[in-house]
Amino acid sequence: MSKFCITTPIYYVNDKPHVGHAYTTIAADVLARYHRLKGEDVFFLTGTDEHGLKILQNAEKAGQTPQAFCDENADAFIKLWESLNISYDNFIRTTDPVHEEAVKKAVITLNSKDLIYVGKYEGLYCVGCEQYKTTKELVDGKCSDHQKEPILLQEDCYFFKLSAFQDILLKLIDSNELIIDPLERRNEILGFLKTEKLEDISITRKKVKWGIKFPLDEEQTIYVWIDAFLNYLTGLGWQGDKEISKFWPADVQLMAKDILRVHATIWPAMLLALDMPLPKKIFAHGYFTFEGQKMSKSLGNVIDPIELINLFGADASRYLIVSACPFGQDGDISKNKLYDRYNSDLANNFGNLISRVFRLAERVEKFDFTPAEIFKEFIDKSWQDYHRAMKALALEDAVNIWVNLLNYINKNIETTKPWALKGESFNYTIYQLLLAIKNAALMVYPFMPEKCDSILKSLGLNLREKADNMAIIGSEDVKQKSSFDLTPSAPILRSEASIFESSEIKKPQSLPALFPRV
RNA sequence: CGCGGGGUAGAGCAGCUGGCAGCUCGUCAGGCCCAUAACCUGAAGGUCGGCGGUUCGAGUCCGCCCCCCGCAACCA
Repeated sequence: MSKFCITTPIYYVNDKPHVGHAYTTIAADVLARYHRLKGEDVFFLTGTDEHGLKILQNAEKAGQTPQAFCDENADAFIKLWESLNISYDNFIRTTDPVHEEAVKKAVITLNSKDLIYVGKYEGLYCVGCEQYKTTKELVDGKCSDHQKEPILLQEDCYFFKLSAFQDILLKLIDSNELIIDPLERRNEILGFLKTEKLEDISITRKKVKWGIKFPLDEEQTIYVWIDAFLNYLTGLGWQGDKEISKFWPADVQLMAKDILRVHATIWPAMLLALDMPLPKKIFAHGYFTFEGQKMSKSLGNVIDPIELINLFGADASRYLIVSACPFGQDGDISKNKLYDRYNSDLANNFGNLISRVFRLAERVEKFDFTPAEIFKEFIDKSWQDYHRAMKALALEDAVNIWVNLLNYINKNIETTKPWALKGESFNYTIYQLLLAIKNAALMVYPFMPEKCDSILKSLGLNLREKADNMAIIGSEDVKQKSSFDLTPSAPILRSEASIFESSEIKKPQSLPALFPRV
């Protein structure tokens, strides 16, 4: 059985989850669910990054121990993922003792390869904040919180020889042994590696007490890089030695574009240093603006995913966020756009389609199995296009293909006018429509699992119980198309059968409006 | 000359390897009556940022220019 491993970054528990976190995670979930439907052995990893000065400071501010602070904030992520039906297989936290031990072992391994050395970290230090500032954080050369110029400060710390990996990284990315997607981001990384010199990075901090103790020097804690990146291995059960999960290397590592560069340099360099395989693909998606403006806390226009769920429900929120723009590019969200899209795609098109067909189906007297004929060609083509889109991570294309299928079905209803038919031809037509709806529901299931589940249930297919590792929608390779037999007792994979011939459905139970207009 | 992305109908966007300019929403006119005032059909509306070039033919390739937006390493 082929496997599929997908990761999101681990999110910094410094703050509440916002729509950006939700975007990455929903996209990962859509892909995980899609691959499960295809019958692959899937592992979907997400989690939280919990060390560092900011956590310590905020915990103090809140009058909590750092661990209690992390527990509370990690819980906010877990809760949000629950309410969005995120089907992760593991939620890794960097304060997990197993993770910490593995990270320490990794440091020792790196040291044994002579890739760590003592040096001086130099930076602009704000005495008021008690921390180093980047030039970007400064306003007119001053700390924005304290209105004071930071002082140049040095401290001893340990470095990782990242510079040693420049040529090999360039070669691996250039040859697509390490795929970076989308193309424009890949170009950016290649340009960077060709023109700039990769510098060694400091991997410890002396002043930061909330972190994993650096095994070579107990005075120091491990800084974010080694700690956070290794979650991708420890989250799969790695304990710091040679043995590694069957799921590694990851097939796709998703992230927002802001952290692509470090994922395309520091992270693969670490893997190379540890003699571990590199991820197959690193994919960076874009940023959202809200009504044309950059989302930021100071502008107060950050979208709270919980608010979104309250407005549209979990399924529709997932759908709306993921289909807001081409995956990989920046996009803009606005309340109006969300309402528009919800009403046109989900209420008027999908929801209404189900209502009208299910109502007609109530009149069916005899419900015999008939193979799909009317829609076969179009549905077949749609699945092919859909698989191609999903493979390319073009989530918005997959959604568009689905919408086109809905349009096609709606048009067909106008021309066949089933409400005017009687007897056999009526029964037959409705059966065909239900079959088409079943395909549509399966197609969009990865995006909207809850609603689709209820649609499929009412058509006699209990997907939930076997949604894991069930070859239900076949492969993008037409020759290997799997069974489409959705009856509860169906065998897992019947590669010979056409997805339509073996398909069978029950007369639907009527449903309340799935997507009421808003 | 730092790197990258973008400028296409009233609004928001698609348009890989060049071949009669598309989608969603909105507007207008019709149809249908199974359905969530929904669905279907048709119409109006664009000199595809500007200038030049390659080509039988260019949003689509090349050059220059203008404007917008990200990134520019310790921000996860």
